[in-house]
Amino acid sequence: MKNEKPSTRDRILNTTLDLLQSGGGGAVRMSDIASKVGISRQALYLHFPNRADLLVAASRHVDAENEIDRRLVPSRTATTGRERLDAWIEAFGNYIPVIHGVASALLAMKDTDKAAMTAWNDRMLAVREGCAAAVDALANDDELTASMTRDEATDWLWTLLAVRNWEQLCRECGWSQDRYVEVMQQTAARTLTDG
Amino acid sequence: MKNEKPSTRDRILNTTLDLLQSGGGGAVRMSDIASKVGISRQALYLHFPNRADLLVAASRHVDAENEIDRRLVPSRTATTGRERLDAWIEAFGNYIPVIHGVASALLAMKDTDKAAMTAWNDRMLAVREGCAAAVDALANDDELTASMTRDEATDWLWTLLAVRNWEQLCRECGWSQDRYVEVMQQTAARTLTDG
DNA sequence: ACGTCGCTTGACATAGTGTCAAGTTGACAC
DNA sequence: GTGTCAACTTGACACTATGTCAAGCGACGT
Repeated sequence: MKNEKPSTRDRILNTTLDLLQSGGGGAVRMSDIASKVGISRQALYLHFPNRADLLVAASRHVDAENEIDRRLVPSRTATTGRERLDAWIEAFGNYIPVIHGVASALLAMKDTDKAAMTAWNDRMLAVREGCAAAVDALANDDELTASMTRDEATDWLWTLLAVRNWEQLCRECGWSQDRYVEVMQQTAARTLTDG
Repeated sequence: MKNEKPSTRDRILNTTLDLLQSGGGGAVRMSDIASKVGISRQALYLHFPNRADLLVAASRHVDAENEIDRRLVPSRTATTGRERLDAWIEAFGNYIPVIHGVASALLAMKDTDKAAMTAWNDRMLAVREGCAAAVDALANDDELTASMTRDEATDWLWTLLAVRNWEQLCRECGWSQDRYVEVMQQTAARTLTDG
């Protein structure tokens, strides 16, 4: 157990995540964060050059605190393509609620802030690679549908698993997390395999 | 042919749509619109009380200019559930590129602007009804999958057809419009029906 | 000549981000 | 104790975008 006092930087990151998680996405201001941490607004700028960088740092902080690698073990050790697909959807699908707050804030800045946009794209490319790996595993088992190329299947799966889709189903429509994963697995299996 | 000089109001709406379509989403400012129309920024406020209302009016203007009703005829006159599902996906799928500019701008404001958010939700509820009608048609033909309720199927189809998904596939991944419609039809058929 | 409609001009309030300069405070070194 | 360094505070300011307010101007109908 690490029981040392957390550094100001860590307190900023954790508070940012808290606020993003509870309050709605883009509406979290620098002054909100500062006052909740208990420091001055300017102190934030001593740690992070601007809002976009703070959000990006916060999003990386989530990964660090949530053992992203451990979550991916079942996906990487799956033996069949179908198992790998299901494991990947389960792993990423269950990770979405954790990153949702930051993701949503970063997504909201995408249109106006160039830095935020490239940061978000970087992170999403990593997800795309996970999708590509799952599709490859299916293809190697000769289970990939004849109606799509590998690239198309990857694009499709990546889109299916978008944060906004999770948001719509689980937040707006009231689906449970388990049901979401279940239906996404089923959708992917039916669309990406024949028979 | 209507050859009368368009009113300032219409010129504002058309210019707004132009700018939203070309320049990326949220980055279109009131002053951009005003200067491209060739009027003062303040004149905009004589026609529309604020930016959100202007965007909403622009989004309704799209519907008016694009004969939304005509597009929906094939969907409404389909005889089987499956035909109706395909027709609906084709009609709405091909409408997305038309509304994409405004949709994207409205979507970007959703987090910060309450008026924009309710306006957007209203419009999306109309889409949801289209999805519900397609799902009902399937269910009435006893073709709806046993693995989902009608509500779930509606939620799912509505989410599948989200503007953001079209954006990702057709803009970021470079899919053609036709391929998009084709794959969405196939995905929907495979997930919403058994067999 | 008069009003009024559609628009212009320019000043101003407000909110949030980001910058700058000067000051405080506490810990640690010598 | 004195010096100094880092972390933080305070307060002022620039900038950008939205939205408001008041005064004025020109064309057009009556």
